[in-house]
Amino acid sequence: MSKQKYYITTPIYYPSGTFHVGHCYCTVVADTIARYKRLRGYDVFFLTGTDEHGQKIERKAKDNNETPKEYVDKIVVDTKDLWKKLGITYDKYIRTTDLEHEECVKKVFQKLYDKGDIYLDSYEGKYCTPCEAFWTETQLIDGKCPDCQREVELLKEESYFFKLSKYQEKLITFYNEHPDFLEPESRKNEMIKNFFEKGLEDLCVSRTTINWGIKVPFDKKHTVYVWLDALINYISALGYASIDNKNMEKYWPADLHLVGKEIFRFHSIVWPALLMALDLELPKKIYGHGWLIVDGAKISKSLGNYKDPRLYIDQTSADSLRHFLLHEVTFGQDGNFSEELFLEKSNAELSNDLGNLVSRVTAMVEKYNNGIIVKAENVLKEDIDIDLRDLAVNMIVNVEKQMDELKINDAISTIWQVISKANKYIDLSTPWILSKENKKERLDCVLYNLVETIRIITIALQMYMIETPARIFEQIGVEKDIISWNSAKEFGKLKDGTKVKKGINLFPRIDLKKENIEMEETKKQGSEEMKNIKEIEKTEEKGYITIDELEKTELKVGQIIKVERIEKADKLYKLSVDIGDKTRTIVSGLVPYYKEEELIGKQIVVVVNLKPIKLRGVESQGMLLAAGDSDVVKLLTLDNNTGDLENGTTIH
RNA sequence: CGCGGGGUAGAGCAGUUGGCAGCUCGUUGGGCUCAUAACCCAAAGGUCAGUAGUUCGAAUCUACUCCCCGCAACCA
Repeated sequence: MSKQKYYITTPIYYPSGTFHVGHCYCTVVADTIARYKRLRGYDVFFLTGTDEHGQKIERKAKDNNETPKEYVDKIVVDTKDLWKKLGITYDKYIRTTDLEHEECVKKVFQKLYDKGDIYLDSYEGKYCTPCEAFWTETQLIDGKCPDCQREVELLKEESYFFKLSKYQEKLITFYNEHPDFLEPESRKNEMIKNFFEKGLEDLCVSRTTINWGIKVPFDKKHTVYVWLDALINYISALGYASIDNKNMEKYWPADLHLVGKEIFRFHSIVWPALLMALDLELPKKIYGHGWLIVDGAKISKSLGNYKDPRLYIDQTSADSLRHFLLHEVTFGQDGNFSEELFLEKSNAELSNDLGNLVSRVTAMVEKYNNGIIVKAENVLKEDIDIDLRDLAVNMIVNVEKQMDELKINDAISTIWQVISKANKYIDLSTPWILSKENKKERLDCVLYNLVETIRIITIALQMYMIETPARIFEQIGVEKDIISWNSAKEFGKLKDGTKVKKGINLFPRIDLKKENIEMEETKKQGSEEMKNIKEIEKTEEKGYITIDELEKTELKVGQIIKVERIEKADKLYKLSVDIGDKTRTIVSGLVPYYKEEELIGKQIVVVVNLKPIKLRGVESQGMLLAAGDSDVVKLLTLDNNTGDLENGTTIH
């Protein structure tokens, strides 16, 4: 009898910087599903990796005076270390720079070209030469490059295209026939509304402007578009189109592609279409999970609102972090993450509920019975015994059901119900009184039921915890023969005479007050560092200008005397600014960052000789100087607005 | 009217097919002493954003309105 197979993947992550808890989240979820399936007896293949080509990497490497390969090699080593610390049990780590992968991509490209699904055409768009990037009309800001604010030019580029449009009808049919293919439902709706109602356009799958990537086999001046390159990893990892393709035969189609919501689109449209073009079976399910939100904002480098996840692990344990990510975040939706929340939850659920349960039970067995479990003929004498048994035995069945529906947080809640019940059972059965009154038979029975319940709980914990289960098994002295998944479906397997030995605390409590102070400090330091780094990056990127060029800009002190909102514009204010001799109207996108009353009266820096431009029908005669990016924007103001300088004073 | 998600107790959230509004933390009071100042019990706290409608019955279905957050082809 061969085992049933299960093939699960994470996205291959883009190594343009260090990884954060968001990456951990996705990977931990995948690892948990993989562990769970293995416990259920599946032959699991779990794939993760890194997507190492593309312009951004090329540029980053250049900044570091490295070749792209050197640059990504270092990050890969670091990533593997992180996954090791988190206990990620991947079966293969794929890199898009692997030779086998590159060969596979070339073969796929060739195959699709031969078939006529890839064709040569030209791509026309607005191109920013310094940034080497094409932008769509909607991305441009005031008709200029959103990255560097420079002029863009209309450019025609020769490109290969994939006939995505050809598969539109087939895809719709497939979605309809396989309602479980895309999950959660909400994202599926978003996708279909956004794309299919407009109609699919063919996808540009090569670039001549990018070097760091896989070359088109029959046209070397073209580089394969990174998305096509990346998606193929799911089959190249199994040896598709290579001599050794036994894994492909064994594991394909994938049972679950786990992806973030931001790349759901590529996985739900382009990937299935590619597979159709290759005459391959489609995956069973693609799941778009949510994001972790920190203090109401998404995790971003410019905000500096994240730390190396290893710091959290060092502070507590890998199991603590895994527990938080899996239990606290509703799978599929966005979830909150903060250090405070994390430590609070760890204390409440791991230290107080689980750790303390094991601690008090093992302590009692040692204290009242010299560490020996005595199993009576019938251990279920009272209603509370039966209640406990029922809950424990049903737990594993419910966990199975919830895990199969990918309701991981529900499954963990189910386990916690039993932990709570066991804590309550102690209070109801009062072993300390039984001991005092010498009711040995009843005491043996109670202790047996408790340790047996812990055994069952611990078996369930194995699906997502990496170190704790073994530590508990050791303390309660159970042998290997009664820790299998199925053995948790039966109550009473714990043997008479089992030796229990209280160990050190499983999850020591964290002193939140103390941690809070340190947290504030590291937060401050973190944002300071981020600021400095950002400053340095900015000056480096833009290079030097001469004094003459600087003099071209005429700067003056101005004071905001009137603020109005502009109709139908989300971000724009119409400002009246006093620049001494006259008042200028300036339109500025400050709505997300400043309230109207905060702006009134401020003395600010104005570029007075900027060519006027119409924004939403209002002419803007100048520009305010402000610092920041899309996340934070601060106006440059004069010290405390003391009014020492008159409006209209020249700045130099 | 670009698309999508959300608005439920002080905070963070859950509420498949419409049937007395729940969970965790926090707060207040009590119990216990086996345990990691942990555990157990109880109480307070909500016009389920708003308005109108369908229904015997709506947090749940329909329509409209208000507010928040993402996305718009690089981001876990």
